[in-house]
Amino acid sequence: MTKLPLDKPLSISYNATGCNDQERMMMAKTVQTIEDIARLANVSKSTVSRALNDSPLINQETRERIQSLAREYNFRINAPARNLSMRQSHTLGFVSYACSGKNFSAENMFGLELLGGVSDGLRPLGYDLLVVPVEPHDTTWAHQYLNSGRVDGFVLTISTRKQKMINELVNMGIPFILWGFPQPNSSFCTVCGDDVTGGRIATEYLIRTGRQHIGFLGGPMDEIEVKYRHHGYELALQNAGRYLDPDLVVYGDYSHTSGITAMKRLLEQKPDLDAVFVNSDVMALGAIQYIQSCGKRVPEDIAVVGYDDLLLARYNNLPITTIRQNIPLAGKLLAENLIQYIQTGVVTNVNLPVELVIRKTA
Amino acid sequence: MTKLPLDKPLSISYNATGCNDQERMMMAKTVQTIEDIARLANVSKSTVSRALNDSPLINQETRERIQSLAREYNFRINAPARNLSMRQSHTLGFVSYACSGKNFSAENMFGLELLGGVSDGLRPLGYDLLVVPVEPHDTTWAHQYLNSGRVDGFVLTISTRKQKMINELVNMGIPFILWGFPQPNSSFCTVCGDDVTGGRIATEYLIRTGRQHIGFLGGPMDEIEVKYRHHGYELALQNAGRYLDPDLVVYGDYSHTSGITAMKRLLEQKPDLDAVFVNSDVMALGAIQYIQSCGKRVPEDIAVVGYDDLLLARYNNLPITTIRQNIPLAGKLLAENLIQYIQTGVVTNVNLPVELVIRKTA
DNA sequence: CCTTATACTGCAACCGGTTGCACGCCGGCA
DNA sequence: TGCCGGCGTGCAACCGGTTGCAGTATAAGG
Repeated sequence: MTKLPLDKPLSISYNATGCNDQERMMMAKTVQTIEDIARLANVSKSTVSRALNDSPLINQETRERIQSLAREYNFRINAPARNLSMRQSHTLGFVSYACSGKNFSAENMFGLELLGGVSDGLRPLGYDLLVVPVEPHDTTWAHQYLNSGRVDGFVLTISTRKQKMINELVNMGIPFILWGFPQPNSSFCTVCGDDVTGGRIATEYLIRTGRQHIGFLGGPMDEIEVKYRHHGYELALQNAGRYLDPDLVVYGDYSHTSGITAMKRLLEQKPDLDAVFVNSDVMALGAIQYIQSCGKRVPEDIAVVGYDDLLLARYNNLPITTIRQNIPLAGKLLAENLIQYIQTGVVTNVNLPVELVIRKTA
Repeated sequence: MTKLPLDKPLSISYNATGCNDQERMMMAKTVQTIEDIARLANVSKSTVSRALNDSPLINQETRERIQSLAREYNFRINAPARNLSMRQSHTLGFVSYACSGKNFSAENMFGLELLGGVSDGLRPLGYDLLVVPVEPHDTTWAHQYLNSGRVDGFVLTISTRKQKMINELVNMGIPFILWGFPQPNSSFCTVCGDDVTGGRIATEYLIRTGRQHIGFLGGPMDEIEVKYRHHGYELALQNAGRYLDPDLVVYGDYSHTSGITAMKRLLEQKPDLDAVFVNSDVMALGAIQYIQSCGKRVPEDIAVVGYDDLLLARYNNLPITTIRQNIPLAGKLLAENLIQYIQTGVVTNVNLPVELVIRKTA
């Protein structure tokens, strides 16, 4: 094969490969490697590789010719080969507990929407998302997936971010990003919502709309984000000169059931309650259910503000007034910032603004 | 390096590598390839490869020695290298729509639980699960993921199994498995539930417990599984000598909202309704909510039987009587049978038994 | 004792990319 | 005319596994 003079038009270059349209159709199915493209373009496979990666080393005409050839023949680069060669997988792992019930259920709806958000955020970056099932007390999964070159890093969300596990990951130098708050001592990437503000604006809205006895129905008491939301709740009350009544504060575990039971407790403690700020939409659904089962009306008798703005808050029969967490953006940032960390080592800690979405329950 | 005589005890073989415990600790971090293991074991890397893959070619002692070395040094085989060499990715793709709201929301809870089931089912098989986001009208994703060697095949569930897409996959010869029913003409792998029986036993139970006017609240009218469930419903009624009242039949779209609106329609058409068989737990939740909002009691005034037995049916405040689909088993079979198809070309069509779970709503 | 079968093991090619380095060709300048 | 530098390209090694085939040692059989 002789090399083509570069000053010839592209169409002639094509024909110079010595195959007509029909033959090309036949080959379409067999063009699988950059070497095939190289043969078609009369160049070496290094040139093809560089051209497809937009390397500045390559002459522009050559690059375009090769790229259009690749397009024409529907060439897909071989991921394992590239990953092997480059020693990175271009894949992130989404950590979830192995016994799927814990994660893949309505109780973890926020985590699942976040999964969708991360998946969407990853697409434009050319990365893939792998589901990484983890045994609760196993500590080897990280090395297992990392050292085998299956993923370049991990995304941890609510259900899998126990303190102990995070510390271990940090100690082992595993690249990961966390949905949640950063820690003072150790440095790792995080994305979280502005929970203080969330708690504050929810409560302020209830105050502003004339509610007198505003309850706080929290998530797990030991979670930082819950503490922050509670802090925001107190701030709003204090600013309004209200008394902080401990009987107005109860905690659940984010589940629908706990929304019901916690609401029951709250109403027993404070029968004159006329509003409640609930730490998740799923719990809010439970709370509303309980309130209605008592013969009270939402929002007339008791106003309810949820948290997260899940889709089910929007499409519920009685659409929920709630604090929106920007889940698509959160997913995008989890994806982008983890990849940035992997590539550059830059640690980012993002705090996302939240916003009050007024619907029908308050 | 001289080869070790095989009749020497294992412990000596270890020492023969000429490194003490401390050195071995040091190396622990650098043992990344089978070549490293080969050096340690004084064998060639082919032998290590075969030993780790339990090849019968390898002497049992040698194999055990190598395997324990691998364990000791915490060796993880390099996935890209193996995938490249074997020309398979050992990874399955779970197809979901790209704009995540469509999939990763409570409306698609069954699909999400199935995702968890597939993930769990895949683990013991040594396969990974990749999230494959698909643009609704894109037809190139399959080749994109397959030809790039990122996945060996696909799992399709409810939200992504439009007829057109399936036909295209079949025509292109893409390996996939479907949650749903097989088609008479084309042959591909499927796993589905026994919807006729499901519809029948739900209805029979309502008849047996003395209900007189039993409604059918279906999923989308054009879905085969819905037709089967309706067929089962009719069978039960006919067997009991009941009249088939078309006013007792309404349809929704599996969503919570549609459960509410369809229930409303049903009660308007048949105010004396005293039971309803609903095609999904999520819709059942909506139906129950509407019934209660009318001041009627569940199950005293109106009995409700759901479908799927999602976790939320179990943990709901008023646990739902429902038709259990064995989701963990479904996931396991989707995983196993797709892999079997990929490896052997055997097409399987499984119909899973369903079962009535009696709780509080009927 | 020699032949041949058997049981292991090693060599080397291969999977399909990436990339450091060498090389050829060109124009510009002395 | 000769030398130099830069641009564009190709060669070949490498990433870390798998596997066909050849080779060796040992045992079995004649």
